Amino acid sequence: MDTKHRILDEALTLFSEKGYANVYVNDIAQKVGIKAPSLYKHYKSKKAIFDAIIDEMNDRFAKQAKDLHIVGNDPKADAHIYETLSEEEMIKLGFDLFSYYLHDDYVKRFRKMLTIEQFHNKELADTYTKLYVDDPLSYQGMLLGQVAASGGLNTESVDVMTLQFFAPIYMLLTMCDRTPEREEEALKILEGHIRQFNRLYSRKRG
Amino acid sequence: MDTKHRILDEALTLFSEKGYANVYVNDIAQKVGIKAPSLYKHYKSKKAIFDAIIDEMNDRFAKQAKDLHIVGNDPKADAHIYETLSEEEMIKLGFDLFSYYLHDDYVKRFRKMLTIEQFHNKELADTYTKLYVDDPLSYQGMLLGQVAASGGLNTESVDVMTLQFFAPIYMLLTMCDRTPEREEEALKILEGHIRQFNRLYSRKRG
DNA sequence: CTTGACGGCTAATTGCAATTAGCCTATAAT
DNA sequence: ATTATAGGCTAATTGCAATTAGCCGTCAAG
Repeated sequence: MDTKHRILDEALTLFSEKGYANVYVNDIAQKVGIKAPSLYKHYKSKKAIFDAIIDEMNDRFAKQAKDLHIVGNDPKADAHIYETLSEEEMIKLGFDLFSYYLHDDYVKRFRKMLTIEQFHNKELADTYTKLYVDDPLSYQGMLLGQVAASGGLNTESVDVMTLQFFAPIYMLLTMCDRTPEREEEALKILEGHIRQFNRLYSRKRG
Repeated sequence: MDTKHRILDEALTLFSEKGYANVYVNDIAQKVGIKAPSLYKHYKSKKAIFDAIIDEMNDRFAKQAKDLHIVGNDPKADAHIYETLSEEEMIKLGFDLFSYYLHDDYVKRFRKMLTIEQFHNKELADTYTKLYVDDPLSYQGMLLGQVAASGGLNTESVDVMTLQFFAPIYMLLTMCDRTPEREEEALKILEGHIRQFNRLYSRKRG
């Protein structure tokens, strides 16, 4: 990785731990292994580093929207998978999704940074909501919608059903971000949630 | 309100909007209508102002744990209310709870501040999790547990049920914090969620 | 009535953090 | 071979933000 990119990487780590304002260009330089003024050979300012991180993230997610939902990127195929899934397989899927969001180094640091900076300006707020609310709901909704259409699910309530599936995952995830020692507990709860969800919305109903 | 308290109040507002590090003692002083050095007649340092806000919050919530769950503070009585509630009444209750969290000036500002500062140190992280995860789940769980015991609810799964009730509310709430213009939409979704929850866990089951 | 503490002000002071200036080396293209 | 550029360094510079010093008026208690 070249210096220019290593700066972004170390800056993202620091921003995600302490927030933009509490990180000094000196800290970033030190992590990269250069002196602070050398940073300016690569970026015009501290702000420019932050902006570059945001831009890079936009690129990543634009290129492979796949990263947003893990399972795949063909909702029809995914829905088919879902439909024929056993409860145990569904739990594994949920765990994988959860683990990806929670442990993927880039995804995690970026989310934490955005959590800290979300009120700084409207653009960041909207980015947060898009990435961690609208996009997941939209994708999962498509998935469940397919299942509803082909299986016997209550078609009228897909949006709500999706929210009820995803919101607990979201809540546990943000909890683990700040209280990582409770991850094991979170996984147990997650398992209970998926089993229960499965039962509640089982194809036998409605 | 005396100056000492007005400082806390204005500081909380600013901290919740821009985060501790981006607020200058000068900003606080200006809002209060005094000069920055005068702040030091009341608080030893900027950090002391922050700490005083946290302390004050602890006092408030210690005094009236009631503020945490709105409905009341006698879970037995509350459970009874819940049990005999019509769906419409239940929606009103959910809306009230949501509105309280979302609009109560103190509650809202404090939550936003904590959101921004949650990764600053472990104590703040734990405070956040306690206030917005554990306490609500614990209270609502007690409530639903009562309902389960007296009504025909699936007793074994109260924790998961509680999570499934509260997580969507939590998620919509944090969304409205950063994207207030979507409040109306959030309320519609909330209504759908409660109706659906009511149906899924209706006393006819289990 | 006078005094001390409370709370405000102006004018430093201090310290740090971002950035700029200007120099140096290596290396890749001409 | 030469040279321009990329990228590193040290040593300022700049500016701002927190805090301190020290002064002053008010007003309640003795």
